[in-house]
Amino acid sequence: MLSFLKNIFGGKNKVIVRFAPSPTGELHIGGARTAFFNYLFARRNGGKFLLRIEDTDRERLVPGSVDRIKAALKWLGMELDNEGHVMVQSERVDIYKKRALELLEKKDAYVCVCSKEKLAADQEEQMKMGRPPMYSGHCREVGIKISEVEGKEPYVIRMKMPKIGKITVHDLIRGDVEFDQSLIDDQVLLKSDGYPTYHLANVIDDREMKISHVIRAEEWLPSTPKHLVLYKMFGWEAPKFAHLPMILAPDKSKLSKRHGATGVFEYKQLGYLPEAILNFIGLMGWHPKEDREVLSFKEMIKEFSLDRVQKGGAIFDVKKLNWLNSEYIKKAPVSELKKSLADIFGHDFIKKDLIDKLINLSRDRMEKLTDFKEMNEFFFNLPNYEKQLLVWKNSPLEKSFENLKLVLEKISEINENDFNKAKLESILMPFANEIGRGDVLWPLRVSLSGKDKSPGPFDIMGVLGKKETIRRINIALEK
RNA sequence: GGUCCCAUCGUCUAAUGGCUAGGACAUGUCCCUUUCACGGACAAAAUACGGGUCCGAUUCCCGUUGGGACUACCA
Repeated sequence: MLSFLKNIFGGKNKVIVRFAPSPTGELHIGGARTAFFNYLFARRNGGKFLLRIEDTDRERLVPGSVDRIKAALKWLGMELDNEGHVMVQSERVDIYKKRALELLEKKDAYVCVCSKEKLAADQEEQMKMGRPPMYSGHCREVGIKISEVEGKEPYVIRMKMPKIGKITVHDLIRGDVEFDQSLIDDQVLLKSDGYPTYHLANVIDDREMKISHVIRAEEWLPSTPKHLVLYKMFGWEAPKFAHLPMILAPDKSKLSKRHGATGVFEYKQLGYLPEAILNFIGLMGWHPKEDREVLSFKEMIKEFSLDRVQKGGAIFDVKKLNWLNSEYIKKAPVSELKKSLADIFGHDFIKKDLIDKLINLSRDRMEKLTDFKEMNEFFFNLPNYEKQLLVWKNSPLEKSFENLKLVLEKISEINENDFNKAKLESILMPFANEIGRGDVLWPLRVSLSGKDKSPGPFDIMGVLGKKETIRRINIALEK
């Protein structure tokens, strides 16, 4: 109720968060988790969830990735509150430069013309002396005027870090973290290509977008003091910070390509449902109060809070994802599963007339949607198998043939319109119980599926129909 | 190397000083069963180590060890 009122009156405490990826490729699992926690926090608190594109590194730019990232967020179900008005940093270079100049004016920053070679050499030397590799401070003392270099030689603008005192980051997840300012480098704010670095653009944009909470990955924690100093230099109030634990590979290193699939769309192609992925990443580093693990989108929104976010990194366990995925496959409406299957196997695939029946037949045994095709292959194509497969345990092969013939006789009498699971069961089960279930049902099932594992024979017959069933049994008998 | 973060079953986690450290995934056994699944039951499995504080520590403090992040004109 309170937050409702605040929203109406544009209260000062309104929650606004952002997801700010660099368009260097696909949205990966780690990014999706960061986005999701931001999203959950925004929705839980009646706030806004905004996207911003941090494309100030012109070299790592991958064309098309902005659209891919947007599409991935959409597929997962995280709708943006600034759709169509996404801030793109490369379109704002003038603004950043103006702000950098402002700091220059206030002597909170300085022009630096040190070459990259010199910087590298300096760093190496300091490493040798066992000191942290920092900028030598050469130009910090020189005081070069912008007019001396503008248009004449390459330069950067560096931030003039205070060299004494400590600065404390109040992290919503970790508590207070203290940093010694003398150990923080004079960060470059404006690069020689005219683009800002992350640190500058990030602070300016968060301010401009009125971001209330910066929720980002733990790797950013060490640069947060730099941002805090920047806020102070500009005379701005800093947002609140929360640094999320990392998502790790099974070997506890940072999750990367060499560990297999990392992109959200890769998981889509692998047959995972978005609900399962969301549930899974939601549980990495967060857990609701109760002992529930299968949580819908809405439930997670309702229960999310930063207090319950874990501090330590979480290892990505694909087995648990598989389990969650199977849970969602069991529950999903046929229409949704069809849509997802179409995304993987193409639209023609789901146009087959048996598809609805097969989905219901196999949903309990699928871990991933990709299992579907192979699992149901035999419905469309005559199975190929060795006659030995028709043997039930220790019974002789002859017995299988014998029983198949008897089954054939019994089902021949069934009217084609009555050829369904219930009817078949009522006719064949008494017989199977009398002879021995395995001796009747195993060879029957194999003759129809050609596989050692499949749905039950009555299910298969119900789908195949009378004609095809009889055909397959006859083929088995000729083996 | 320096700075910072972190540490409960194999994995994700619950328990923020107080019953036999709980749940889930995975694993194993059993039941159900024509097979594979599904479902059900049970089992095994953890507070990294060492010091404190306290009547009492998973929990608070210190150290050790281990893991991780950062240390770019990348984000």
